[in-house]
Amino acid sequence: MPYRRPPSVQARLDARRDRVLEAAVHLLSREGYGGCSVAAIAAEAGISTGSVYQSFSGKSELAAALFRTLVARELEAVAAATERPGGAAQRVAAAVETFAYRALQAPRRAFALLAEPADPAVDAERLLFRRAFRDVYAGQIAAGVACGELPAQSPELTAAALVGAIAEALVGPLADGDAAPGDVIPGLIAFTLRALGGHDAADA
Amino acid sequence: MPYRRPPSVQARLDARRDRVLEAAVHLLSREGYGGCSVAAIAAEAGISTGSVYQSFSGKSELAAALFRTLVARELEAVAAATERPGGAAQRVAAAVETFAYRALQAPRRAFALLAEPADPAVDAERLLFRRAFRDVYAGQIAAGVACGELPAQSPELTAAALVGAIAEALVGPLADGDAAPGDVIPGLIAFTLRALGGHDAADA
DNA sequence: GTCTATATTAAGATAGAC
DNA sequence: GTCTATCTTAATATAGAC
Repeated sequence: MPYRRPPSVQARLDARRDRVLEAAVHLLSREGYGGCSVAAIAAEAGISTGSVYQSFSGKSELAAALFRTLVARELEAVAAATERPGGAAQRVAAAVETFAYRALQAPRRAFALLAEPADPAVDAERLLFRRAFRDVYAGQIAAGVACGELPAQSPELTAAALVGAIAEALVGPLADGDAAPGDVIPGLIAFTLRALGGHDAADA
Repeated sequence: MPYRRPPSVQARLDARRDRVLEAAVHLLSREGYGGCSVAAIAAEAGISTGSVYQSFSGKSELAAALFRTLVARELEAVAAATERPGGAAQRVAAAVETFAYRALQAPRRAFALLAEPADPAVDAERLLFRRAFRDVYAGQIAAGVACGELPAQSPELTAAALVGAIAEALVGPLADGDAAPGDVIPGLIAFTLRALGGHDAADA
């Protein structure tokens, strides 16, 4: 019969795990992954390095969990944006706008998540999450193609290309720090609508 | 008066530097950056680890030089492709086709250069070279906008987005290993033409 | 459970023989 | 100039006290 921690104990452990992650979020937002050593995160959380290992098996797991925590929120926000009323193109455009707007609100953090050199475990997560974003877009694009709103195309290819396009178009402004949503977002949406090929792309 | 090596000696050093880089290219093509430790590169080149430091100040410089050596060729090929006759859209499409075709000819290596987790120095080079590719595309796009072939848009934004789009669309096929140029390239070109917004995009 | 202080380790880098 | 063998180091990860 396997041992299980009493619920109260488990709750404490979970709470500390969350506190460590929250500290890591703050550190990441200020200094990027470059500032996220185990020691620095422990200090930010107000605990010792040893205690970090109560919640995480090691640095790689922590870095990956940090990434997942933050990017899962973005994925959720993007997925929610695709549920607005409108055609496939409008829904994808809403998703792109949501993603870009949120990134530009926290440029240092967004740059860290999107492009900053980091632990290989983080790079692996990046590949996984880019696939997840792709799948969200691909679903909308497939529907648009099926109903004739969009021209024939591979939804997966277009969706993957859009994920890469949005990320790369944001990296420059995010890295510069002079991130002005008003300048970048309309251009990104126009690009997206053209790339999707909806008949009204030229009007946007 | 500064000391200078005799030309014959300098030539020997240059030759060995090239041999080390060539060995690194082979290793990268087989095993990616994961296999490119200093020790492994030295073994592949048939020299000792210590001798590597005659040509390179350290691992980061070697990894970055390796990246630059290979990607500079790709940049050159892409730039050459934009000099073909035709409108801006045709030239950009030719560049995209060139880039994708060459990547799919050496999928393991292309994946390593495009997306594989690697030394931070390599990530820094990735950012620089993506800018360089962007600039090549941006020049063509700006010309297309100026002459009215393409609709109004920010050449830098469209160019950056295309760089990201092409890379991300290739990552999946390259990682899977089942890279069939015939499947991916036409879709990529169609995406590119739509994204540029040329009037004939729908025909392609 | 939490801390301090220490051990590990894995790679990169170097010194000195030849 | 080149090699072997060693050293460094910068973290991470752990052991054991409290």
